[in-house]
Amino acid sequence: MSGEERRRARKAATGGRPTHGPITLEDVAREAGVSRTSASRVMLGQGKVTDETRRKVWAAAERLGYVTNVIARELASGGSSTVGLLLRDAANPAYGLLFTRLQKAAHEADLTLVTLTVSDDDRGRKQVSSLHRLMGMRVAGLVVATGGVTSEQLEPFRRRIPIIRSGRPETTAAIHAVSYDEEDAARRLATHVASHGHRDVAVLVTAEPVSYPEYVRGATMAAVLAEHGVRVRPVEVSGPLDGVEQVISWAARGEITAIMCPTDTRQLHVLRAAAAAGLDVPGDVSVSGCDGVLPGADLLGLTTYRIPVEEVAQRTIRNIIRLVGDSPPDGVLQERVPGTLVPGRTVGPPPRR
Amino acid sequence: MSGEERRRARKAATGGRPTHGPITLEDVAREAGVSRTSASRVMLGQGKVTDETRRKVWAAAERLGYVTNVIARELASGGSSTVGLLLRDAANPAYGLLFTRLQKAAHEADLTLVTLTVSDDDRGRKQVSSLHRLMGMRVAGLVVATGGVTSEQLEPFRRRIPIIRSGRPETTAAIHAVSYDEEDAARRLATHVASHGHRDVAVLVTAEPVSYPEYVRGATMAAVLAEHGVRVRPVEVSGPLDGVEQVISWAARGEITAIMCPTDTRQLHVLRAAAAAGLDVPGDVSVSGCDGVLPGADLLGLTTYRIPVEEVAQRTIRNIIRLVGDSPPDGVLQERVPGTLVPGRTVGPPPRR
DNA sequence: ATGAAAGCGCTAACAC
DNA sequence: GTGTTAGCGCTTTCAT
Repeated sequence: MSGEERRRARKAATGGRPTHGPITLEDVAREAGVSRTSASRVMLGQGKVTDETRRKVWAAAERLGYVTNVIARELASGGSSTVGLLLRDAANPAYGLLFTRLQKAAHEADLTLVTLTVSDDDRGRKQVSSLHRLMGMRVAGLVVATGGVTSEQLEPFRRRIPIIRSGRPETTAAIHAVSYDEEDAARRLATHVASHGHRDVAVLVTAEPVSYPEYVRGATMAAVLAEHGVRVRPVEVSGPLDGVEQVISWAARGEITAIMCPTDTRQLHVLRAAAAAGLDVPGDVSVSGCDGVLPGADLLGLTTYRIPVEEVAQRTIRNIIRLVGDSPPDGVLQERVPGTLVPGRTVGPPPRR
Repeated sequence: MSGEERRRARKAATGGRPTHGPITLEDVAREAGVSRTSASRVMLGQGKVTDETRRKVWAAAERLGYVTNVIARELASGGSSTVGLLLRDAANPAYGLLFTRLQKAAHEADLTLVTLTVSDDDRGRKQVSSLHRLMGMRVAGLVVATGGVTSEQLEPFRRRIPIIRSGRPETTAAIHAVSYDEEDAARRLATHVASHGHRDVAVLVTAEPVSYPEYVRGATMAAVLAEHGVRVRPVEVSGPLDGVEQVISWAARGEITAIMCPTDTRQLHVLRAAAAAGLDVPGDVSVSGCDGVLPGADLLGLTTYRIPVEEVAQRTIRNIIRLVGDSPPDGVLQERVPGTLVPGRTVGPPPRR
């Protein structure tokens, strides 16, 4: 049975109008008494059409509740205008905010973002399957906001469509990236703590494979502290509560006077543990974090560094638009945006002995 | 020029292998020395194929870096297996968390969620365009987690695909919904405040069109307080800072002894203003909020109500899967999940005069 | 087990 | 301006 025959059958079976199955452009065209092409032109809003035709088609579409089949449209026209967004688990407030801002920026630029998320639990397989799915959707470009996808995994697609990494530095120099200036963050925070006179500081350093940005923060903090002549006690951590007990016990014994965390979330854990141990902050021990996106951070008096989420989001969108556009830039874009130090009540001078 | 001819031309021009344009199944089939059909069967992992054929096809696909064109696949097979998610601006921590949990639950159920977000700024038009886009993608089902799309706008699609609203109550009884039990939240919080002996309480009530759930919370709080014989001062608010100044000045003059907010975000604003006005919480005035999803809420001692985000997310996914499945439930699912009261340090007895 | 042929719903040249 | 025709890349009967 040919398509035409089937359509006729459907029509016949329901007394003059197809009911089941989605309404197609063909249905609209017939209802309006014009050809598919004309109907298509009207829906596309391009090409030459009489006002009369336009009106009839719109009316028919409205009457039938027609919705353009994006799938077919994109297949026929060869390629979508939407950009894919590969996102990390948005439970992390920093990623959640980045997600929001990316959407906002895209929206303002009249760009549609299709988001696929990948959980952390399956590093590798699933992440790649999401990547493949997005590629299979033939998106015009790709924004990658997760560390779960490595540069190598992106490599095969790099020359098919523009890819830009957002919110975290790219380790290879071949892929476009807009990221936070983690080193500036670490440097400013470390200098801030050192300038209060602390000489013995514990630093939570996230294991590199767990989170590269966090690793950079921790490692840089330790290095900068050392530059300032501070004795550093690094603690490698993976899980969210790792190392907390350790640094608190050091603080309780007076072996350190400050604790630096790579994220505010970890800072919160440390503050909780400090309170539980009867330690006053910053009377007995100073604490710092990083990210600065938590609502209420000011009320808690958190000492942190506000990452420039909005700026990174805007630049990401601006760049991906240029990249998918007709006059893409030459080299590889590697932008690094600094944020601002947020001094809080959690850092003070070390206790006198 | 026919498709075959074009392909040949492309091939010829590059010395035996097409370079530009995505690799198609046809390319893989040719490389493997089998028919498109066989290659398709292998990629689909269904139907009868020799191990030998399977091996050859996989090898060819790998070699060429083939990625299935989801667009074409879905067009040909008529329908995707993915579910669309229409999301509200995730800047709101409660929505951000819901988003995460929905993704997590979907992921665990091996369901792919395609997310489109809509900003608040354009109520109506854009929201609907996102809805249409998702419908145009011919998703198998739809999860709506934004109030920006009304029931009327969903109506035309209701019988085309299963639609379920998540995280907020549905106003009409025709659409499936899984939501927080806002009334339970308001009732428990109001009772909690009243039980501390407050007799004059200000309640921030969000305007209904701004946020229906917030409106229900506020209105119910006021009603329950009144049941307890409390004198209520309702303040209608829209923007995030609305009413804050007002209630603080009442508190400063001792006209009220407690302030109830419909969200924790508003609670934070009130706490800030109280601090700025030199008011002690809860010494001079008690404050409560709602949502309980803020990291660090415990450290701030926020009095709030934890909405059951995880539970709602899981139920949403479970239900949408049943609905798109072959044995969908009969009636309209309307589930309402209660959370838990979180007593904090921000609510105490009223000051003595 | 494998292949040939007929579309899925739409767009895009190319006539009329 | 409008219609006709030929596909987009894939799945899917239906033969073989």
